[in-house]
Amino acid sequence: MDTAPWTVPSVECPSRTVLEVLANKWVLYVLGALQQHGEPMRFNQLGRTLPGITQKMLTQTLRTLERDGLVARRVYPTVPPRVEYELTSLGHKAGRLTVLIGEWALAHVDQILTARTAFDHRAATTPAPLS
Amino acid sequence: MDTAPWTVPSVECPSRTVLEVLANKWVLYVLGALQQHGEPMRFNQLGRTLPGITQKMLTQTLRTLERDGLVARRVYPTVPPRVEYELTSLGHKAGRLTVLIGEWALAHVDQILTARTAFDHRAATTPAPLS
DNA sequence: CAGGATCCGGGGCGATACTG
DNA sequence: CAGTATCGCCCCGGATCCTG
Repeated sequence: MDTAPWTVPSVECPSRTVLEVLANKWVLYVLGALQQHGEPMRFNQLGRTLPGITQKMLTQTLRTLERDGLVARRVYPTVPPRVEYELTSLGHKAGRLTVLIGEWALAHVDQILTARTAFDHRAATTPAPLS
Repeated sequence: MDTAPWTVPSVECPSRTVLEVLANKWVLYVLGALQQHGEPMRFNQLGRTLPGITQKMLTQTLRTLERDGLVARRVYPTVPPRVEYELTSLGHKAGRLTVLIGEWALAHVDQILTARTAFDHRAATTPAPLS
């Protein structure tokens, strides 16, 4: 916690682009799904696991994850084609973080939803500034 | 890790909107800055800490964080106005996660940048399909 | 089955100007 | 100092159609 100095890097610092990899909902979902499933997953299997994702976004997300070395893509030259995706060791470290995020979200859904409605109610009933 | 079942929720599930709060780079940066700084921060102080952020995005980010109950906004009716932002206990839990993300990013920048250039090089030198 | 290509609308986000 | 308001671009991401 205080062992590692965590300063927000300057705009040009490449570590930004790395951190911002995880600032993406589909990345979080894909990593979480792979992490939780434990073993390699196929393309459509992954798609079925992630309600609401389009195959464009799935492809795009998997590509960037592969490019960044978080996911390994394995192709079996069979017919029909079989492609499997699995987390690399680097991806597992990230995957564990996404699982933590998911758990945090699940643990506090109610609290946050309550906070939202309370905030919105407050905003909707603020006394007019001055009439 | 395996204690909490982490399944990707359906599209309508509100827990999605909660998880996706953290799928935002400025949210990660703001939470990280507040978490690391340890004590309440003022608006422009926060802005100076986050290179590249515009006050629009800073305001917007702080609003959503306040709305979700992750950040408490404290106004001192002085002139000039003084407004401080601090993490709630809920925000601290999220803040710790963002610090973990930041540490993960910093720890693997080199590895990821290397993976990227390697991937791009490979993509640029793929043998022509068939001439 | 695992994708590539394309069209397209909405909104994220930056820049600028103004205010209490 | 701590914002609000507005304009405008870009690009994210959804929908659809096509291929090896």
